[in-house]
Amino acid sequence: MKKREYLFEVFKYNFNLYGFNCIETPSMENSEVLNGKYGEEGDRLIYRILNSGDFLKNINNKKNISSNNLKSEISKKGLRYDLTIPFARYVSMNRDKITMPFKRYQIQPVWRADRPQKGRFREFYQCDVDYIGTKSIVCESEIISLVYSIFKKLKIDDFEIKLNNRKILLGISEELNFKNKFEKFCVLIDKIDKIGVSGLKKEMKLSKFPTSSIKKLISLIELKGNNSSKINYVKTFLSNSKIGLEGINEIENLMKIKSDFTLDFTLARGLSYYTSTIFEVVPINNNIGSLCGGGRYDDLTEIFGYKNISGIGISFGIERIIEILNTNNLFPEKIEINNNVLISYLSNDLIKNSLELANKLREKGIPTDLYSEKAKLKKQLQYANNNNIPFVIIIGEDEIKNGKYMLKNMKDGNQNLLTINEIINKMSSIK
RNA sequence: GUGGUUGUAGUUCAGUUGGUUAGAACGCCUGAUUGUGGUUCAGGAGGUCGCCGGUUCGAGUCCGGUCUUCCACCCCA
Repeated sequence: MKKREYLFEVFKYNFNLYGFNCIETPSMENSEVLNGKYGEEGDRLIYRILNSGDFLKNINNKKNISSNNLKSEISKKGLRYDLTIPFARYVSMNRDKITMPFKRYQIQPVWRADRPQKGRFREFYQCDVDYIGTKSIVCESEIISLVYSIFKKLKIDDFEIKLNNRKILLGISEELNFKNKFEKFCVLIDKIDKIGVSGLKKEMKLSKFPTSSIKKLISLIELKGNNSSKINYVKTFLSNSKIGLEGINEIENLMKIKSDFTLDFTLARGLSYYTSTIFEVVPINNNIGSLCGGGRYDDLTEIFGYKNISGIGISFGIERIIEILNTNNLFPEKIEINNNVLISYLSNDLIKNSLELANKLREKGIPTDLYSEKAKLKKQLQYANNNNIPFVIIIGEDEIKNGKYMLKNMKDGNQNLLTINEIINKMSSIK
């Protein structure tokens, strides 16, 4: 929890730096909003919410209803699957209130009815940043900068930003005569890291791609070299494809202002709504999948009746980033400390005094905890120890009488009698 | 959705071919130390062996069902 909050702080700070504002949308969406947006597999993974009330009342009359129809009959709502579609809905519904181009970030949990496994959860936080209402490649550039800025702050440095353009993929499928298998092609080429070239060959044969095209595709996949040499290669490769050249042109324009990314023509991304630039951030020495990913989508709002609105967004996978930070020991120690000082009192008569003292310290901005029941000093000190509280103030009869309190440093064990003001000064100087 | 895996103390796990009273480590509690923690030492509490049923003189152990955990695939952050 502490760790997640630390991440949120880093994210929010950087989002604000780049001029994004926060919005939130409800956990639940109507089924029509969710269904059909994430591909066939995606539909299966949407959590459905049963209608409230006696939702089976009218079902009895429909004896021949198919299980599929029954499903949509008794469940009209679902839990959100990602943050982008609800955002598109939000933009369409509030188009009178927002000014284009519109920028926002959103940090909320999403749910997927998947079998959990390593790095995959049924509920996880997504952290999305989107631009909407502009086709400018400034967005692409800004988002890449934002990623660097966040990962630098988190001290993660072994990662790579992979970038591609869906139009190039579309051009390839056009050129190699399997445009009708485009979706399948995206899925297959995207997992080439996992299955390798031979696996890809096998799967493509299995899915009946034209044999001649497989060979040509391999040459493209095994392409090495820097970004501009890669660009030159595909430029000739796709010289007959209008859409392909368009994609290349977009990347070239981007490279004029931003170049710290790796072109990777095997990057495809699963979600079907992307139409142009796509990118993913992958850790170099860890195989838990991508840490964040996103891309440009034209007309995502069209399904909600708002046309010709292009948007681009990126989504950070919080849980996976936590894993990376954990395995590399990159969380700062400071986040483990809850309170700077614990007030420990020795008899119930001293509760009132202790509470007063606690509030005085809190007024000065010093995080203060108070042991919530009378207990032996030993126990209270142990509590401070286990909770990483660096200072303890001990209050007994003598202290109250003299107006001086025992301040104990838990690290070196030193302690001395100080007045309230002296304690405040000391604590403030440490912070 | 497909294939596998797991379940025993608060936690992580042992538990032999079915056999008397189910163990360890850590954590927790008490004391050594009436108002001084981390270390040490002595003692103590904690379990319907996931749940239901079956085989057996006898089941944590074998069988069936069910739920759960984790992993891989599909897919994805």
